[in-house]
Amino acid sequence: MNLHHPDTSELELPAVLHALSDPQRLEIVRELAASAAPVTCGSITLGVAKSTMTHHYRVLREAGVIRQERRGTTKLTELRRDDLDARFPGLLDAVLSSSPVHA
Amino acid sequence: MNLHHPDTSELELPAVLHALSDPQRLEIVRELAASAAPVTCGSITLGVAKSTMTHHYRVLREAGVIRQERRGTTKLTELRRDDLDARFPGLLDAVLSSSPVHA
DNA sequence: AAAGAAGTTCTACGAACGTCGTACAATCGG
DNA sequence: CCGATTGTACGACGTTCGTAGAACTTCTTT
Repeated sequence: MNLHHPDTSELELPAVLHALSDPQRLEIVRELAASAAPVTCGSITLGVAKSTMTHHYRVLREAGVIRQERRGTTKLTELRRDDLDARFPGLLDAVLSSSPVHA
Repeated sequence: MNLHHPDTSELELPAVLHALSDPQRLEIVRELAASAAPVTCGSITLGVAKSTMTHHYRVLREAGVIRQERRGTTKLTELRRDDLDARFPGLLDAVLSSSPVHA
């Protein structure tokens, strides 16, 4: 099964905002942003089931927020920073600079 | 019935992003941003029913994106620019500067 | 008072969402 | 080859969402 990634020009703002509007996915994005290098799916542990994680990764990928690539049994995930910045300048920075777990 | 508006410190990023993740609501926000002065609900016409508009206004208000005030039979609506900028710097600008109806 | 205008509330309905468990596929290490 | 690891596919569940119509409230205007 090939992983579909939308082209930069195809990124839609409502879809991106929706992808980022879930606390779990927001946390995933924050962790991806924190580590410069691509990261395996399993290395981010929220309190949810594996299949739920798969679901969240797919939402993020189909919205164009992350890029994923199979690498053996694992899968490397990274933020599409440049693409997002090109298409929606300032958006990702604004989201990431907000207090992670706020008062 | 009193309209509840969350305090600036209570604004939550997921809620704001979710409020902005609907195309109709995004359009409302864009129109509010375009006109400096507060605007009556009915002056923004999308292709949806009145009750649907009421619903969208409520979602935006409860997320803290807009402020509403009764004024006779009409209701004035305005963007909470300052509050949003204070809580999530750059977010609203990034959202508004994206192509309104993209290719 | 009567009529109209502007929104709200209530209810309903189909669609989408977040979550999970189970079963499965693919790959790596011995 | 066998087992362990890593992640996916599928189906199910309860919840939330976006939408609408109809009845209602509130205020203005005549």
